[in-house]
Amino acid sequence: MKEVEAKENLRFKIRHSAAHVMAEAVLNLFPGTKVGIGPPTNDGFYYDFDCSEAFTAEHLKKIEKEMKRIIKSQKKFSGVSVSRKIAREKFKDQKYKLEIIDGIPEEEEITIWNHETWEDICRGGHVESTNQIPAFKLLDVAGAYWRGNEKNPMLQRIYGTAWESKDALKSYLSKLEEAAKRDHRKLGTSLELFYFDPMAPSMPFFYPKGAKLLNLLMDYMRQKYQYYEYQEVMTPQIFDSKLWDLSGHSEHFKENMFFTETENRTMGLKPMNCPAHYLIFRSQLHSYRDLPVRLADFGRLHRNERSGVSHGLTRVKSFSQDDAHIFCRFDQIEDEIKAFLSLLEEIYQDFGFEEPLYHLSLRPKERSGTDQVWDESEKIMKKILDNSNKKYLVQEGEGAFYGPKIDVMIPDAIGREWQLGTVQLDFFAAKKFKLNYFSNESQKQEPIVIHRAIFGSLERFLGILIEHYGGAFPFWLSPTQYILIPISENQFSYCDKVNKELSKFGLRGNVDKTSDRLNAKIRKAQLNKTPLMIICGDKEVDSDSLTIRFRDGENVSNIKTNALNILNNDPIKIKDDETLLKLLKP
RNA sequence: GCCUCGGUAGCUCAAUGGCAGAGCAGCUGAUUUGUAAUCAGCAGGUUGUGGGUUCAACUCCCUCCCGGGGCUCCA
Repeated sequence: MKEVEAKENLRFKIRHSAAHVMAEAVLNLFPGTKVGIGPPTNDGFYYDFDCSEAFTAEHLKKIEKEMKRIIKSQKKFSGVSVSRKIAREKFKDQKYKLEIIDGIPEEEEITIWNHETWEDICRGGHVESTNQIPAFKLLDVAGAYWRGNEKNPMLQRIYGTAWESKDALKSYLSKLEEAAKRDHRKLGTSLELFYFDPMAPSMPFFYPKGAKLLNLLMDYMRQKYQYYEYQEVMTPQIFDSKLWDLSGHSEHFKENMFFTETENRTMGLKPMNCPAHYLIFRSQLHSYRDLPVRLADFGRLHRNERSGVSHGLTRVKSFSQDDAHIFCRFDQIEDEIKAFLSLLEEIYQDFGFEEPLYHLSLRPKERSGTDQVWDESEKIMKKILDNSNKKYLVQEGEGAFYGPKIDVMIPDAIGREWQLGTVQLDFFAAKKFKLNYFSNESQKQEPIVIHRAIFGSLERFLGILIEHYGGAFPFWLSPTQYILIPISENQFSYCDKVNKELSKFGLRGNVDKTSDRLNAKIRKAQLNKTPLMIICGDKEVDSDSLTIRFRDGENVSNIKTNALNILNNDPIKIKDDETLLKLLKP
């Protein structure tokens, strides 16, 4: 652990130093540029510049060259502590730096770090000399508001990466390449899963294979719902805007909603399911014996995101969720959250995700509900996480105004973190929507509402899965599980017969009857990452058997068609190709 | 929304002011093949949209649309 920390610390210093060197290089090449901030990041560093010229890829090359010159000249880093007055004097031409100086509390010391030819207000954390920046590369330039506030001027942010060795840099760059290859937007096109059309911007159209995947995800979730006693409901798409006034969406979410007028009424497209579920709950009487009530909904949601934030499937304007709301008594919270977390971990395991990291968000400054309710519920959530030995971080003040929440972070196959599941307590909904149940003394009581999701948005989850699997879905999720490949026309009818039998077993696939040669058919199936290529020539027809090529290139012969029936016994168990091979290899 | 880069055939990409092209995919024909591309022919375009400059615009200028990168990991 210590070693890891030391390494991270060194990387931090290298990156922070590289940011300073980059700032000097930019000022040398573009005199008069105003500088913003330049921190190290998880993978590299950036620095913000206010320069009249727009930086291009050519400029980045020049800046890199200048940085290399500075690095070679072995400038020593050192820091001094200075008075406010001196600091202001030194940076009198740097308006952003002056703002930073003025923002530093009186009692705090101001330190300036320099590497001889350049100085910066800086807390420190640098290597000793510029030549201790062994490997770096500038990656990209992008716009960034000063201090992230869109009322402030837009600066140009140059992103770079820096590492302790050339090899480390190289492996980072190849990781980026690997990620680019797995980009779900690319694979979405080449695997024919979905596309976007300007006629409905940022709203995905799913081709049959993409729709199959979404349906498989829903089928899977419905099975879990059955076991975990959720009840699926279906609710309308548009609601009278009075509902959104009541829910508070009109006040807080209006910019993100679509509205339509009809017969002098304003109707709003739902951006969330919760209010609809409250209406359902409210429409019937509930006894304390009936609780918890768990309402699940795959309804389509629309959110009018600001243009410029959409990204493939991971940020869209039209999507559905594995959304559910649990209405329960206060004393049921603990069991409900426990059950939810166990369901969630069970599900992530089925998709081959590693252990999640939990973020526990506690009471924010502005909140509803009494302190007593917050005390107790936060205690419950902590207890659950502690008792089950889960890895978690506490985020003070990050909870929703209506209750504390747990968000779930998941690392994918190439180590990137995604926020997927969430579970949020809500002490507010019942009051607002007049939800109640009858207690054992026949008194009206307000239920606690628990908002929860595991996939989050199905579209986004699919995007993450595409990248997680690199497009090679496990057998149970593959839209096309097999391709029957007749070697010549002579085996067409045999293939048709086998195809019918396999589809009786519930397997998905088809016969490749093109006039391509075997090689080409295999190549096509491989590029589509089809799990099973079932090859039929005269040999197979004569022995009434099949030869199966797996997508890793492995072959198994003399398989009877009936043997494939076991693939549909418990398909979710077939999480990887190894399991698949073992099942079919005699 | 804002900054910036981009948009050429279904896909991947050429052509930088002077006749819009290639590979793959598609179609037609031939071939019937044993583990990652058979051969030949044909067809495919209002160069995102609308306007402007020019003898001439994919190319230069403006408008809009769509997409990519990003918009505190806080000196």
